Amino acid sequence: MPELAEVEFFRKRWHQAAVGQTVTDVSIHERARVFVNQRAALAVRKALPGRTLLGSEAAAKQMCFRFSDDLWLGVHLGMSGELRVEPAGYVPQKHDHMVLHTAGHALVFTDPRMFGGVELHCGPEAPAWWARIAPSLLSPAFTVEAVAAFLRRRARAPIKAVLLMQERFPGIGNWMADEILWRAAIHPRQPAGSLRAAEVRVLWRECRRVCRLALATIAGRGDYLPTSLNAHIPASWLFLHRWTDGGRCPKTRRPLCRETVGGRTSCWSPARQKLHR
DNA sequence: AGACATGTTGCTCA
DNA sequence: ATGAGCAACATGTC
Repeated sequence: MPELAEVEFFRKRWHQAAVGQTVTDVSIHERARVFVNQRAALAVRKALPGRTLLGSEAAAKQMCFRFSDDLWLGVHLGMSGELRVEPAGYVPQKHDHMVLHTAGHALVFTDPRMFGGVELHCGPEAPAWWARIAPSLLSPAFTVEAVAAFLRRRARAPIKAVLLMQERFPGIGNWMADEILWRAAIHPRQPAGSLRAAEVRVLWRECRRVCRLALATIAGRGDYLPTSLNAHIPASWLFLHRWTDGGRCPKTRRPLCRETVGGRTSCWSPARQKLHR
């Protein structure tokens, strides 16, 4: 599930429940693959109890939770990861790989498909992998020129595949890429290098707009949402129609289509997104 | 039963 | 060297 806005939602959920609180105990699933190795799992279990959660940040699809004594806990949710908050005393279930217990809550990292990852870093500075994350879509460094240069370098790849490249489009995943292309009226198979200057500008603008809208809609609420993160997505977005068989484009009312592009199932509106040249 | 899933990496080939 | 395409990872669901 997690792309940029869902990641921010999950970060907030843990943060709001536990910032300022001290970890009293850590439960780790015996075959938790989310750790690089057994040693990493042991390190978490050994290092976190007694430390206080001081703050947290999300960037792209990564999260970093900062604890006292220069400890940083990095979390990536992979394909199916989620962070939950359960009452104190929660007993970990099958897919709960790591649970941080505090006096008031249990912070649960759950991930059925186990593509997620957790890593611990100790030191005064944020870990190197954190510093290497590309500048946010909403930052001044994400310029239309930078996008244009990147598309030139990936000229022959379908634009859909290029939007999924985290080194330039941090946090964009399959649904966001489809949403952006649909709003920009660009066909997912259009070679990146064949976009006209005006199209590149629209693409850049829609990247930022979808990022902003997704954050406001999915992550922008202070309370804990009920089970479904999607309940608040407007029907005017492609998002709500992309997996529906016989789904129709909210703008043209014409049928949507679904095919694999760049190795991922993509949904677009043929009436609106046409291949050219 | 079989296809497929909102992610990433590492391999092959051009 | 660099870019494009694809299998692999593990498990649940339709």
